[in-house]
Amino acid sequence: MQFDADAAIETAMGVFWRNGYGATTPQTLTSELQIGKGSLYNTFKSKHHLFVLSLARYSTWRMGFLADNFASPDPVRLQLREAVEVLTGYGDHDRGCLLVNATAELGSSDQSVTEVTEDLFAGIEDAFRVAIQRGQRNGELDPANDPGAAAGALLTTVVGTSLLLKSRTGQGRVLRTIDATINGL
Amino acid sequence: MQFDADAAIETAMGVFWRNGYGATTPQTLTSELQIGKGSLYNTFKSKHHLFVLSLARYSTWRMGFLADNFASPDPVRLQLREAVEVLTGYGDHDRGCLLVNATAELGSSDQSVTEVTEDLFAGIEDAFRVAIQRGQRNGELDPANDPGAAAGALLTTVVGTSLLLKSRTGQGRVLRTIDATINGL
DNA sequence: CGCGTTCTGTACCTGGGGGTCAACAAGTGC
DNA sequence: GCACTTGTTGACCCCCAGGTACAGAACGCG
Repeated sequence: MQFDADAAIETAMGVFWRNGYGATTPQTLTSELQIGKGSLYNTFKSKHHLFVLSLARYSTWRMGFLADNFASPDPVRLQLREAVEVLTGYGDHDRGCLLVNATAELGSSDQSVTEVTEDLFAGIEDAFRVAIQRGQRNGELDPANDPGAAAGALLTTVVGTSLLLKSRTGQGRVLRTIDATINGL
Repeated sequence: MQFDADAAIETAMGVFWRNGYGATTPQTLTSELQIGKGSLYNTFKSKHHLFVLSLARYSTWRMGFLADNFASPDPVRLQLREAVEVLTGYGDHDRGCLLVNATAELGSSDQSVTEVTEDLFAGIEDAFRVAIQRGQRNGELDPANDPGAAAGALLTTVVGTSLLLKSRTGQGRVLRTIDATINGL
């Protein structure tokens, strides 16, 4: 193996993220990954398989970010706020979240995709829940709220926001929704 | 014009809804719409144009539903609950919302699509806001909440839920999130 | 009923998607 | 340095997506 397969997956992730699955052609991939078609298919079996690998890579990447993020000494609300902003892809806002895009495009028809997405969604929700519980013990958050329900609501908000950012002008309004949700915790 | 173009658009809407844009081929369309390719392209110009027409049709259909729904004598929370359930596509849950799917697939790269989606999203939010305001005047809802912000949050929840339903097992948990959001109003 | 016009159906075309393969280059053991 | 094995490449292939064009059918009109 001469070229760096790991780096290639990472690049592929970016390509799929920008273009989506269907709109990404083998040609795009070979040109962006700087490898020949043969290597592509020898190493990654198929476009679809490379896509799944990219999703998995994205997923672990995001989970790593969450772990770091919630390990910071910041107040919980700030951590949550930061996490949500990053996850929604606020800023480079016409890419959204790769997993959200993948779900919308292939979600209900491709099991190998849903397996990855479900894991990530569950992982995010879990990280939220743990953080919220910690915040409640700290006295930073209102302990009257059910942490599981709150985490679910936050996940839903993240997903919804990530999508609305792709279509909506006036991102400020969308962000206000996030703030309101977090402040209500 | 021999065949019913309007009915054809409606059928096409269903096809795009199920399959997405990219995965819908001219062949699928001719076979489902029961018309020849010539009629297809003579009448609708292109697959893309037909898609936009389908989106528009979906949009007016949904807006019509909302108008009816909020005209009912039911309590506001019930109206909202019903609206959200329908909009998210709960039940036939692996289609989600056509507009959400379209946004995820083409959102940031196709202006004629974003024009339609932004309109619908704004329309939904508006309908929510009006209903919430009415509920507040009625005393059914807590007037301390900002109706605009609440409507935005509800829209975000709808979009997020519509997407999560495509990937997530255990739809019950997702629905709980909706209930919690509405009950908090 | 004949003629034109519109609508329809289908054969056809082009481009590119997704993938394979045989020749070639680049490392590896001796 | 030489055979051998593994990695890489780009030409090649098939098929189908997306669309066009033309021939024929259905309707309108005198």
